[in-house]
Amino acid sequence: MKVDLNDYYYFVHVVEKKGYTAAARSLNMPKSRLSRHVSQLEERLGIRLLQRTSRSITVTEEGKRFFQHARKLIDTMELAEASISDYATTLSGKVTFSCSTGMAQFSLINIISDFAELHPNVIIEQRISNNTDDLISEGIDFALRGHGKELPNSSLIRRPITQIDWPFFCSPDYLKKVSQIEKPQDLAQCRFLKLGRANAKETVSLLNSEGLRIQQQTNIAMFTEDMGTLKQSAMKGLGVTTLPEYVCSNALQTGQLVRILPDWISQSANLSMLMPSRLGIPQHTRALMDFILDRLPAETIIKPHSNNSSSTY
Amino acid sequence: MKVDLNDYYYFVHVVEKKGYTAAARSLNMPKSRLSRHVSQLEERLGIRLLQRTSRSITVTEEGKRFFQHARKLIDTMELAEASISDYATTLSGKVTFSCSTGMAQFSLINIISDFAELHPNVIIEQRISNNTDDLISEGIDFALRGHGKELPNSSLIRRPITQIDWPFFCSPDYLKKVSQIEKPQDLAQCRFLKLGRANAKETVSLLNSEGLRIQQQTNIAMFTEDMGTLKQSAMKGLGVTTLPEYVCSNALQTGQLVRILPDWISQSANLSMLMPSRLGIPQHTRALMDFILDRLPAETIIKPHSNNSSSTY
DNA sequence: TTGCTTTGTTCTATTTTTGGAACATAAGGT
DNA sequence: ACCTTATGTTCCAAAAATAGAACAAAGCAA
Repeated sequence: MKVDLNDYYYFVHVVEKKGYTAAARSLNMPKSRLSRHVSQLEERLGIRLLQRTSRSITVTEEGKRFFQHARKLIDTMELAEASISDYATTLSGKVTFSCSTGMAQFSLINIISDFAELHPNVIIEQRISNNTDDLISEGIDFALRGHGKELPNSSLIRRPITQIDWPFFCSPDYLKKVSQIEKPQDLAQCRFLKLGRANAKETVSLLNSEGLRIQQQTNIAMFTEDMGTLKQSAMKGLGVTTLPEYVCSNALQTGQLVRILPDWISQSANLSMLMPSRLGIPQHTRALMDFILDRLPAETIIKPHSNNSSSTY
Repeated sequence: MKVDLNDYYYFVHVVEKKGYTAAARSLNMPKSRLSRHVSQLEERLGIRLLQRTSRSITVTEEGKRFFQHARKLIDTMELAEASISDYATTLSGKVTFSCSTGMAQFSLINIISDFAELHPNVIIEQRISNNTDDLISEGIDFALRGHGKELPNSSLIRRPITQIDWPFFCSPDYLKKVSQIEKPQDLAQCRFLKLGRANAKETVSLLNSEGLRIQQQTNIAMFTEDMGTLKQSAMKGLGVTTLPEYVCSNALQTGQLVRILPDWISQSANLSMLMPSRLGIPQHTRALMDFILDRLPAETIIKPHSNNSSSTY
């Protein structure tokens, strides 16, 4: 059968909008076309990308793998189109933003470098910080922050981006060593690798799909503020950890990490863009903000743990 | 107008095959379709991608810029398709190859990392060397080499990949400083930055589109075996240099370097893949070789100096 | 359970795209 | 200068894709 590159476009939109109807609306086209194209793509590849009920869709494992490539393809297209329009070269100025080390390492790399390629006259200053209070000082134009429920500092405008689950991971070797981890109680016999600074209580928090939250006793073997170190340590079989899914997705695929306790996550964080004001933002700053808002959901959309219900947005 | 991603596919093929007829043959489709799709793409983007005579095509400057993105898009597609077929995960083993520092830095990076992503069980050993005689020793499976006319060591099988021109470059600042560089004789008053080791004669070789070769006296200010250093030095305005076009294409776009003496190049090198034998090559080694052969021409195809006529292949 | 709403799929008249041949133009050989 | 050959473009009957409505299935509320 013949390859049709437009199928990639349709598939990406259906996944990102989480359904044919929503995708059709946003693309301004009949959903029958989307349906036919995705079916055709599946038939050509010989695999199922979406699992359909007559009421909703879920992305299969193969579908998630394919989506990551397909989204990259769409990114490339958008870069190509933008590089043609003179819009690209006209923007100039300096923009400063702040994000966590984890975001910088695992989800912003390609986004920022693509933007820099597209707008060679815009100078980007990226500050790495986990503090939530230094935003407006220091001349930061906007910040990206993950946070549990609500942010304390409400003088800032908050624009929600996406929700990110933190599943539990360990290496296949470690899983073999501790025989089995099936219930939260099994964590008691594990070494736990925890993000953040050392604190008194040696417990880990768990949340299941019904919204039930429990605390489980464990032995914390390591504290670090760097997600990369945590991931690396888990891959070496030093113990169990919990991290944003997008940080570990590549290690999951290569089999260096496995997800344990699939019904549980440690938290579901909200990722937001914070800014001092919605008004008076220079064009080049807004361009970077829009670029990030457009791209970031795709980098974090791979969420095997479908979370409980509707947040406010 | 509506975006059609297949237009990218068609455009890339027309550029790479250097014509509608050849592209149509290789894609097994009527050339009328290619013609119509490329026209449609141009109309939608509002720019001319190809300059046509009724006998041949040349890629415009905008076309070259667009091509680089478009080719990346096709690469992504091929990765996506390959990641689905189980072919990807079945290959395993170790493959060792050799290339120059310049190739590694400027044209192989993405190709090798893409291959590694696609075949996680294949271990790649990349040796950096500019010597041409250490190939079969040391357990090297194949090598990539640029060379002037013919290679001396004929015990190796040679597979030509592409031809690479070496234009002359300097920074805009430096060009302003030395007033004007219009004829080869103007190089006499320039500082020249030369690749390779120091040798006695301070001359530079030039070749024009009619095949005329001349030697020009100059002042050599620097010798280095590293292309990156040479490029960096030229960008800082230390003088004039000559390098493969693909090494400098990004600096040309950002305006950090400009091409001088547009009718002249210093040489036109042949890039070849060398191997001890064509038989008995393991599957995973052949896979990497094919992958490189498929991708490399696109990385080096951007040749503003259209060279004289037909080589043997 | 029943009725209502929302979702994905299927159907078909209409619109769009396509293939293959005819065409126009320019390079290369004699 | 002439003829041959090869290239990109245009034309139109035939094939394919599409829009919009009808359809079937499943969640939701009473």
